[in-house]
Amino acid sequence: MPSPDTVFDAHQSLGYAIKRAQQALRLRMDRQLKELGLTAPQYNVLCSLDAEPGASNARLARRAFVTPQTMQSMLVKLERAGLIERSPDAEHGRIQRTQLTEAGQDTLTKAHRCVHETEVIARNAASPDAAEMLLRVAEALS
Amino acid sequence: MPSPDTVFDAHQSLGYAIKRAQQALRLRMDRQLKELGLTAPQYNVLCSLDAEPGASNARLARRAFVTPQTMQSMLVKLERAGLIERSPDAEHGRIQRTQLTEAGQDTLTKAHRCVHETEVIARNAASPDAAEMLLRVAEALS
DNA sequence: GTTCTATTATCAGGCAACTGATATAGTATA
DNA sequence: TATACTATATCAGTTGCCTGATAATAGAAC
Repeated sequence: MPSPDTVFDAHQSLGYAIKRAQQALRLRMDRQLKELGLTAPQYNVLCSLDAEPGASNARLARRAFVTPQTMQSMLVKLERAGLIERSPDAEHGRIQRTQLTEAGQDTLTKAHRCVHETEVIARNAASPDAAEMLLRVAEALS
Repeated sequence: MPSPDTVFDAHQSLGYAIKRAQQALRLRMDRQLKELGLTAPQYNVLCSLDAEPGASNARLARRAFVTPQTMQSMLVKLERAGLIERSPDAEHGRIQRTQLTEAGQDTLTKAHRCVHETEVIARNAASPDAAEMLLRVAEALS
């Protein structure tokens, strides 16, 4: 990643700081997850499926605060990679139930270890109430 | 934007909080800038050009912490929209100097007013040292 | 003077987010 | 019962980010 030649004046805003932190976090997670063939958003989906097996596309989208279309395209990719499997609900004709495969479960376990390291680095640099404060900011902006 | 049906356990991490705050910030900025035909990243580019007229593609990319390719595609769009203009440097054959047009200057002034409102909302919900702390986190993760 | 390196610009392809549109299944209501 | 509404899934197109690759320019080293 390139680094700026000088400090930018208008970059004093809180909005800029939030963006920078998220960008750095995302890049580091992607680098670490790359060897598993996973991206940061894909890791999040696997986490959700681990916590709630059989969740539908719509349910997963709500959880991740993204649109159903966005989640749909991620699920297609994860299915092609063999990490999840989808099957129509027995009662509800339209719903597609989604589950981790064994390979998915495996990959998730390995990914947890990668991600934990990044979380620790971030926590050590942050104030103790940082997470709580940021969720408050997110709520205020919603 | 959808909202989750329940609270997610694994969502206690700092990484998740950073992502949520950035996502909410980005969505609000996009909504406000939409009437000007601008996105949040495009607004950032215009800000940089205002602070440093005649900057090159590579220079702008370093400033925004993105790759030259990413900046390139944004500049092409802004040029098509008539907000910036590019011309080859007189001495250095390869460099394309970029400047705000009058329309770009105009749009930027209007955008500043939109964005300020969002910044105030975020600051009111955040702790006083939030921006400084987040830049520290970004640095630690880089 | 040629080669090597650094910088710059750009093309092509991929992922993840969005909006808009379409189709279907289930539920509520006039 | 017919109609409308809600929820779900999925297609297509756009943006912003990435990596990889290509090409041109400027300056340094031999």
